[in-house]
Amino acid sequence: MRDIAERVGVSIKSVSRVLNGESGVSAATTRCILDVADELGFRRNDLARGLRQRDRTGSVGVVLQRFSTWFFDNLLRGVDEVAERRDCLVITAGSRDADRERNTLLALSSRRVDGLIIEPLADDHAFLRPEQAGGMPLVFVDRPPQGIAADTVLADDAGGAHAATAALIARGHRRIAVLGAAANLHTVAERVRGYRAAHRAARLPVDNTLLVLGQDGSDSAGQELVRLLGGPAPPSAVFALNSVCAIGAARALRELGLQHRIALVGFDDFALADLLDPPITVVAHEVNEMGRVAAERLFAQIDGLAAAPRTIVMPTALLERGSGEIPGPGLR
Amino acid sequence: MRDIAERVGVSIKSVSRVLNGESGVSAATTRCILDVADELGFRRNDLARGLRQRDRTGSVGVVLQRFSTWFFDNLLRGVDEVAERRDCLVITAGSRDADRERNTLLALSSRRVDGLIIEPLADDHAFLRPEQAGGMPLVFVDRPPQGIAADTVLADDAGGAHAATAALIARGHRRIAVLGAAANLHTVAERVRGYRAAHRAARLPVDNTLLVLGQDGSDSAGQELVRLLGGPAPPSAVFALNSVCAIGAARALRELGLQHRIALVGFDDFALADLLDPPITVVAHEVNEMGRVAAERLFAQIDGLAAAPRTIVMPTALLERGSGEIPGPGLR
DNA sequence: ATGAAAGCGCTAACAG
DNA sequence: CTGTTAGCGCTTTCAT
Repeated sequence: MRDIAERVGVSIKSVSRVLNGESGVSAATTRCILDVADELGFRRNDLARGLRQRDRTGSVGVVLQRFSTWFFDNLLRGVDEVAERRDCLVITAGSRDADRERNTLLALSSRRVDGLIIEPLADDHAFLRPEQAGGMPLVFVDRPPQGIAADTVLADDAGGAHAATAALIARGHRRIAVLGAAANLHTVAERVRGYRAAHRAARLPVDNTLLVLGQDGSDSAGQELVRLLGGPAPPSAVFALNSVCAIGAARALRELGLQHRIALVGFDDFALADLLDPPITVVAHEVNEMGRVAAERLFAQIDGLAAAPRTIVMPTALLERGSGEIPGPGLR
Repeated sequence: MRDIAERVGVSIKSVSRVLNGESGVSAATTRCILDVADELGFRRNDLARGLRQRDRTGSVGVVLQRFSTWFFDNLLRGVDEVAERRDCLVITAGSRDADRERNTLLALSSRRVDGLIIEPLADDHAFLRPEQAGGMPLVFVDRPPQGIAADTVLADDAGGAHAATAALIARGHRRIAVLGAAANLHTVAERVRGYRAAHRAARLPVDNTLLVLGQDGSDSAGQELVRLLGGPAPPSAVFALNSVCAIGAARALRELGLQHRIALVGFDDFALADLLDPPITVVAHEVNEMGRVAAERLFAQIDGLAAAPRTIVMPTALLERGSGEIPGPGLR
């Protein structure tokens, strides 16, 4: 800016005014400044700007475990929609594991984004308390955080799992395998809870050997399913607690040629689920809407309008596509 | 930092030294400073730090048209791998259309990321010349930029398309439809070029009415295919120039019950392509590697080691999975 | 081993 | 309408 000011022969403040669209500069000067700025290829340094402006950077961070899933693309789209209206840049960063999650979160915070939307991965997010105390708006999605109180947007995990399980039971399934990620994850625990509740409601026992948790790849989930199906008392249906496991299960069933014999329901929709053979039945929710809600809560905090932290639960719906409607032994 | 300094009774500079791991502070003071910093929940303000340090922020930006595709997840993984070794934060942002691409790019640049990896979307990236002149390292991926010279990492579009088309021709196909995005995109033009070259090599004519470009959604691509198949001289095979079109084509063929009658080859692999019925044959390349190479060029520029801009072309391979090996009328 | 002063590029708060 | 002064939080430079 100084260069421009010198070149035009005005004060640096006038340049600042023009470049920020403030009023109070004559049309002629404005023109001239704009021209020189353009000629010089000037770009405002938002580091300095942010530093001066009480650390407002006009950007929010979204930290997700992995991109690329249908889930998070939709989530981001929802966030984007809201942010766009406020001319706010949405930057995202990956947090493949708990350690890197912490680094990423602290790095974005140091860089003074105006707020953070987080899919919590670590067991404990107490390390974010100083940020929160320092006024950093925080919204958690998909899973509630531990060690800190903040706005949280969740899906109805238990309810969705209950509905999925009940639908399988109603089709005559009595042995329903469960494939899922680590049991200590909130989503996993809740979905298992829904699964158990549905059994209880139908006065059916749960065989714990059918619960195979701790799977965090499609392949391992598929292998576990193969193992179960080869065992002495195989399941007639599978409930996959996330889309990664659902894909692993679909692939395994296909390889065994059992895709039309063993029922499969997944939690969370995924791309092409409807194009597989059979199309995969899933428990879905409006992920777009989830992103929108999360962003709205975040901006409410940014604007200082937020009351106490709230937890918002999004409803789920069972999308019956085919794989989940294969009848079990009770009805065959 | 001032708070800490006052609290401990040392100068602000000593605090800075400790917090940045510089030497020259006694162990006792160090300890004390660390304790107080922790107690206060201190986080360094990287805005101020970057401002002072010649605008080094320890972060690079990746700007992509959309996340969520298999393609970009893999690309990001490659970038991440390289960046992680340097403790560099990778932040990504979407650029859904040309306008927003420009905004996003300039915003990241203003925020002084140390470099930018860009999937160019606009027709002209001359607007980035001032950034480049100002020393902002730039690497383009997937498509070459117009209006600016910079490192670029591409797939072998023409070669891959040639191979795919030749394979279809070899299976007896004589009318091969093409479904793709806007013709002005470099990738599209190159892939069409490969398609034509393969026909020329086989001394076959190309029916231009079979080329349906400008499709940027699965659904519209699928509808166009339905239209072609219902026409007077339908194609016996489809070459989809990207995965979005391939998915649209697969869905359309499935709806028409023709998925085992009409051959389909896609450019770019996608998740679950191998699980569809039939599994989708694609022209693939090492996207991971592409990300790695792009990141390496970027860091070379950041380190000031880069020579003149280079264009690197990644080889492609035809992954024959089933859908592309359905024979045509010539061999039926 | 420690500190004082200057200043990165910008804007807030006041003058004129 | 325009300019001056101060200072955001940090690091650099130089002194002690």
